[in-house]
Amino acid sequence: MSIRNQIRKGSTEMVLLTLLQQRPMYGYEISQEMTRLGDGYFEMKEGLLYPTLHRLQKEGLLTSQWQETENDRRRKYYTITAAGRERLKEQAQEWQTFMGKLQEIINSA
Amino acid sequence: MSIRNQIRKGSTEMVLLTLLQQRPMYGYEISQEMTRLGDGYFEMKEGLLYPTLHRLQKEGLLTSQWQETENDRRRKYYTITAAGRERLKEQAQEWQTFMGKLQEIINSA
DNA sequence: CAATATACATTAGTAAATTAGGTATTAGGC
DNA sequence: GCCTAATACCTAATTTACTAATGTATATTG
Repeated sequence: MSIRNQIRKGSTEMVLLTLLQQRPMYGYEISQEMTRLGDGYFEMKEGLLYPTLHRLQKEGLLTSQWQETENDRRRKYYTITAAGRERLKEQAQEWQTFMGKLQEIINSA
Repeated sequence: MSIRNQIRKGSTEMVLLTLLQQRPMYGYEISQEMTRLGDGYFEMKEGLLYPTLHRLQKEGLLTSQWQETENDRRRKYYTITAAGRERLKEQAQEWQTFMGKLQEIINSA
């Protein structure tokens, strides 16, 4: 596995929740947004994205609503819940601390 | 899995190489040092530590030497190689970029 | 009308990590 | 002297997260 892929591991949940905190989005949109935002650092394959969305919904951190567009495309929009926001707060806090520690270690070298 | 454990994933290789860049160390020592350094953020179970050390050695990033202590304990010291330092440079660079991107995303929320 | 993009999803396989053991010696408390 | 904890190495079985490879269906563009 590439260094970049290895590094990205474990960040999926937080990045997903952060995006959905800004506004409800549908899967395909999220996938595009992830790629755009992080210059490829957060690119998420569909085989990971959809199962993760389903898991987060099952955990009560997201809800979903089907919507039809004017041109007959069906989209499943995901909305973050109160529990989701709570989880995001935790995640962001933990990431902050972790990154601080890692920075210390990198600098010490 | 706890948030902390999830976050830590993928950082093992870089943290290991960073420690060994400072000085040669043996497995048990590394394990202690990891726990001490990161307030638990970098705690590495033995089932991960030893296989990883062996893998890195196989990849030519580390070498190892057995040593006997005065009180008859055998220790296997690991030393980083030139290739290991190269890899570490890459890893640290990638982590820096990744953390920058992640910080942007967190701040944007 | 063919190729590409949009939009959902699943399955099979891989890699990294945890859990749970195992061996052997030394140090410290009772 | 004996028991527990610490030191020091290690492996095997399982779980989890991820990638790679597909599959279905419709819309858009050249």
